[in-house]
Amino acid sequence: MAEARQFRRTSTDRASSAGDEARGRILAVAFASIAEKGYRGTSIAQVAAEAGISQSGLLHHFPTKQALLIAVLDYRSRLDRELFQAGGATVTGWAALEGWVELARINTRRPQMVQMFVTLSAEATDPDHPAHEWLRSHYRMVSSELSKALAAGIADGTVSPDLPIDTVVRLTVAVMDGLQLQWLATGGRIDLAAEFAAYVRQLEQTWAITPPPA
Amino acid sequence: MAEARQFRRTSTDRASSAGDEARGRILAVAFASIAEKGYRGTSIAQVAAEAGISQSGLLHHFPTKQALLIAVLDYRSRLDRELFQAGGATVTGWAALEGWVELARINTRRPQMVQMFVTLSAEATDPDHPAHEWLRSHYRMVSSELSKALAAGIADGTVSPDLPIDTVVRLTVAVMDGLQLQWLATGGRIDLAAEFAAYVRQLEQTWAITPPPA
DNA sequence: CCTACCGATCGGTAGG
DNA sequence: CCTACCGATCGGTAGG
Repeated sequence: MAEARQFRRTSTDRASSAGDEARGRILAVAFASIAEKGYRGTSIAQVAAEAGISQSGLLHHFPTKQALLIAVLDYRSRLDRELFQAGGATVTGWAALEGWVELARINTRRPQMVQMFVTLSAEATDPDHPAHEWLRSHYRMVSSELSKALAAGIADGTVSPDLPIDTVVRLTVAVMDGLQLQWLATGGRIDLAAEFAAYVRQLEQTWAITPPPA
Repeated sequence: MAEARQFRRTSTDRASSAGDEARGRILAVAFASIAEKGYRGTSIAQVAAEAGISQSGLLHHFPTKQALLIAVLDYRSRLDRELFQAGGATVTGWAALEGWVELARINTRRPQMVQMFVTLSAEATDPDHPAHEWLRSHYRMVSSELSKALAAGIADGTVSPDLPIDTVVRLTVAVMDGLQLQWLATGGRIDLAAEFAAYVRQLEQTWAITPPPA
């Protein structure tokens, strides 16, 4: 009896890490499916099959399809945070846009991440979409960060005070999203980072303040 | 027998115009559904129900779901052509971008058209999507038109010969697509036409050549 | 244009 | 009362 209990406990412990592994596999497959076919085009039955688990097994880890979506979005956010908190402190002015150029470069090496964002963004413009609020808060976060960086650039005298911050922020986000769409649609035949860098260069030509030579 | 045939023919003739009317209703409903839920999220059964026709009735007019999609895309192209061939001749230089600003203004009054384009664009980045080729050729058409207009502007001396045509074309398309996405995601809380006009103004500040005063 | 269907699949839940 | 699932099946809908 004691032995049986012990065995059971050991079995549970093993199953626990096996469960974590299964969760990871499910997340990876769901991520790929949402990237390719969107949330609406994703079926939990197919995700389960590809992850090598039964449908009921999947629903044990993620009780609803929507819970799976949210887990995928959290996973994406975690990856992005790991990528950017390496930089640490808040960047100011043009350094922020250089960071965006770097992001474009990184994204070139992870088309699935780009695909997932583009597909989900379009779907989630619908206010009834389960990721609608996520999309809006994502825009707000990204925008306010760039906003602050540009304002700091004006404060430290490297950015012209005439720069219309809100409009430039919206245009910059638009350029990034639009270029990603073209990059995907053309199967990578445009240079995402180079095109975005060209946009940034044009911004700098118009709004940068170069300190007078000493 | 002759009478039956005659009746049948008359009935067919009547059905023909009724059929055209049904086609129109189906197209309108399919357009709205694809705009809201994409092609993959659209069910022909639901389109049929909303159009007040049976599923088999719909499949009489459009034999496959894909045929319905193509009809909707053709319908969209027809609307756009009607809108722009009013202008007639090819526009040169900055006039082309003013045309794009006007298009943004028009699109503000037809959010469904914008929604349909954004949703379908994201879906159709997938090379296996039935609208993939349509999307690519749409980009090619729009790009080559703007390309030609900018080249003409350089030729007639109103646009700087240093303007990198290909990059500016890609950025301009990106700005329009990206702004449409934001416009939808925010439920119209940004001014699509004004933001795009701000982008065009910045382009002009950088690349316009003003003739010397006489 | 209709009724009457097809094989397959949807998201989700049952008991074990 | 827990975990990590299982095979089977619910009512309903998909495109054709």
